[in-house]
Amino acid sequence: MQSRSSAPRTGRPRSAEADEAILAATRAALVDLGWSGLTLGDVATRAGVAKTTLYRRWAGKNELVVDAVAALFDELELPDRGSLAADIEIVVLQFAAILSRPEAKTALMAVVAESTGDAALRDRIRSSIVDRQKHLVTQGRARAQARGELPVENDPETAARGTDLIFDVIAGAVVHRCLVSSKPVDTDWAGDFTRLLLNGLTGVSPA
Amino acid sequence: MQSRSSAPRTGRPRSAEADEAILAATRAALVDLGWSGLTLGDVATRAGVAKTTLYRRWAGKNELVVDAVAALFDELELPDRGSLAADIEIVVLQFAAILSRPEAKTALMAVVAESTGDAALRDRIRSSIVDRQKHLVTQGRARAQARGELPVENDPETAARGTDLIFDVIAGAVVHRCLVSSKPVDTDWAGDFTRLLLNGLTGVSPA
Amino acid sequence: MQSRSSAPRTGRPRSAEADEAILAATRAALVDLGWSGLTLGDVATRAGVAKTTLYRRWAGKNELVVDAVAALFDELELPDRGSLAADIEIVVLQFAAILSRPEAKTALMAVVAESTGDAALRDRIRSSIVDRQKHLVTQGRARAQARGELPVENDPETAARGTDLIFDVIAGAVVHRCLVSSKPVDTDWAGDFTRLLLNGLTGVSPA
Amino acid sequence: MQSRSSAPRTGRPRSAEADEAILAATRAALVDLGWSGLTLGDVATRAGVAKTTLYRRWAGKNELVVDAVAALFDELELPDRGSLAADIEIVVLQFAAILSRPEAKTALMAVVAESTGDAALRDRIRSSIVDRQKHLVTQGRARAQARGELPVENDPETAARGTDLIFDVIAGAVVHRCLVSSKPVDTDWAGDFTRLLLNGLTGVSPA
DNA sequence: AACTAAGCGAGACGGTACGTCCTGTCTTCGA
DNA sequence: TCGAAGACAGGACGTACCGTCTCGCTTAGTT
Repeated sequence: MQSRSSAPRTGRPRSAEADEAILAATRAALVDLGWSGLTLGDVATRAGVAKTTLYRRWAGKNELVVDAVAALFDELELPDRGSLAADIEIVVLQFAAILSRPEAKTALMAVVAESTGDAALRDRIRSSIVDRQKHLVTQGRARAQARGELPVENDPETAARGTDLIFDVIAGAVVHRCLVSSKPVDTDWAGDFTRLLLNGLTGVSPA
Repeated sequence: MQSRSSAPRTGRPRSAEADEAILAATRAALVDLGWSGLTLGDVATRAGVAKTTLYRRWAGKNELVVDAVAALFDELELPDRGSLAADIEIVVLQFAAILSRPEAKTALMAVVAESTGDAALRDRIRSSIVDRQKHLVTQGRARAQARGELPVENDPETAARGTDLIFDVIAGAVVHRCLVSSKPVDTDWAGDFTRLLLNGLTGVSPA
Repeated sequence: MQSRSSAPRTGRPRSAEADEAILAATRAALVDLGWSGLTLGDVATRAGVAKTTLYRRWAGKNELVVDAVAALFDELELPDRGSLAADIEIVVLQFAAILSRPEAKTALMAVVAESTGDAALRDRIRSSIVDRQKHLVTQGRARAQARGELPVENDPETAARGTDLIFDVIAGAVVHRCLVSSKPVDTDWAGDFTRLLLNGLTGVSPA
Repeated sequence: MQSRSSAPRTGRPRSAEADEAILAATRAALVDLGWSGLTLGDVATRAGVAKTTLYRRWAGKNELVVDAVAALFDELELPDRGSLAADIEIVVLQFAAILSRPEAKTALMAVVAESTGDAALRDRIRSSIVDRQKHLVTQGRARAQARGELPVENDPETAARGTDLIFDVIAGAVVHRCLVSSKPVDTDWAGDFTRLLLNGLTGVSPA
């Protein structure tokens, strides 16, 4: 998470409980207060921890919230439903379920907004959250190719472009539906979207 | 923008210059300082205006920034390029051009994040920004139907669902590409995306 | 009060009612809010008058309050009780009665405090409030001399010194008793004080 | 000054330097700006201290100024000059010397004015400033009785009434001369006043 | 068992921004 | 020309957090 291996050999070791208590308190505070209402002093109080302890581990609000929210996305997985359409639909619904939680909703866009002027934060978001989901696309695509639903792509660079595009379309559409249009991502919408994407992918493949 | 017609007949009228100066100052401050660094006191100073004048017109940072950024989106338009593919591509590139401005980049996600816990702000964003772009989709779709590129949809409710879906896909994908993946929306990417979307639309239409 | 004789020949004449309404509102506000809580905006509202009207007549809070309070002191008078002792006692009690009013209590010391750095205000206080009381001393002294209770003072400069001293002692002691010691000026205290002063005056006269 | 003994065992202790720096800055600001021009923000800046530090120790302008000015009165003392007349004269001159300082002049009346509507402030003034001077009267009186200049007073309640009266007369007269009449307390005036008071005291004693 | 080094809670610290209030001036309309 | 209404620039208010610091105490691993 932060310091990993570099030598802190002597002295009292950091409390492992504190870490988890702080992250849990952060999520709770996000639910209660939203991003802009969240204060580190309040998080520390909720966690039963001194502010010093918190600052010893995280540089600030942004970093703390990224870590607190990242865990939510670990529950995403891609069970094999037997067809590309079913796979797309299930991942869309799972993703939307996470986004419907208030702590994710308020925090995710906010840290992305902060990251527009902060490259280090952008990297942290990418490594902690975004990249951990991207393998779902890779995996789903590989399965579809194995089933013969999608043509095999031999050029790795072209394959990467395709993966990125699909990821932007899925994640972007779901986020926009949830947070901007603020309409529900139910099975109707997921079905419409899946049909659109599937047609797009099985038509002429990207050049 | 705010008070519209209701009767403030007496007293000194509000300065129209001040309004524009404040919005311009807000955009400038966003460029210099980003969302989280932006201060209403600083905006007031830049605009050559007292803080009270600012608070008399806007309830807070969120509302002010929505109005300041909304103007940027008014330059979006849809010239008729003769084909649906060309129309999609041009609107994607225009939208990305706006999002690449630092004032839009930092502000847009931030106010959306704030809006997750504030219905009034959500409405303000929708009416000031989102809905003003949605007509581009409607218009492009009508042209494509006139050209015979897309089937005519008779049920108005189904048509609305389709418009919403297309809008979420386009806007979501472009925003995600720009702000989360933070990769450029160049003609290559726009081409790939357009191909994907076009295939999706001209295949089986949404139920 | 302010403009006196200089020619306001043309245009709408100033409302005479407004003047008295403002002074009354000022006194009422002093009772409710005290000196530091009093604001000119509030006075204007209470008087049913625009702030402009108020500023057209008085330069600020200090000047307004001096005028508002000065009227209270006009009720002081010196009925002839037949002896110097009785005369002193009655004036002490009258003065204390005025000082026990909340509007006088809070305002008087405050404007004196302000006047320490403002010569114009000091003059205004002297001419509006202080000098109007000083004749009571002169008058009482003259009566006492006529009765033979006090020796006649021939040198006018020495007489003035004596008057000033007596005035400072009476006014100072009463004010200090009321506002600093915050104990009542009842007939007991007035009697003690009168005895002390009378002994002081009828002993060896000031050099 | 404020918290005295109650147990704040943990946490960083309050800076003792800050206390003195703030009081000194307050006195300096009073000299430069006067009571009404004095700003807590300005005091904090002058003291090199944050506004919060100031508000942590004092509730507001009034309390701060009382403490800042109280120290000035600690220099009052009563050297034995061998006669009651000399003792009165010296204390009058000392008191006037303090009142002639701009920081005392502007502040003293102002806090008394504020205290008319604030019992807590009145107590603070009494305990911090007034009562610390009253022992001068007691002491001077005792010496005069020892010398045989004044009759011994056996009833302690009558003695207290006398002390209060003398104190109100001395303090009141000097303050009134300085601040209201705004004439100098020189040896001439001090002589006249001492003669008056001495005659008053050595004549018939208060009932 | 004593020493040492870091972690810990508490809370004060110098700062910055907040959103409100009041000041004294101005601009409009109607009397 | 005055008056009411109210917007204006300016500036202080007292509060809330920020991120740092200084305390005294606790908790290891090392001598």
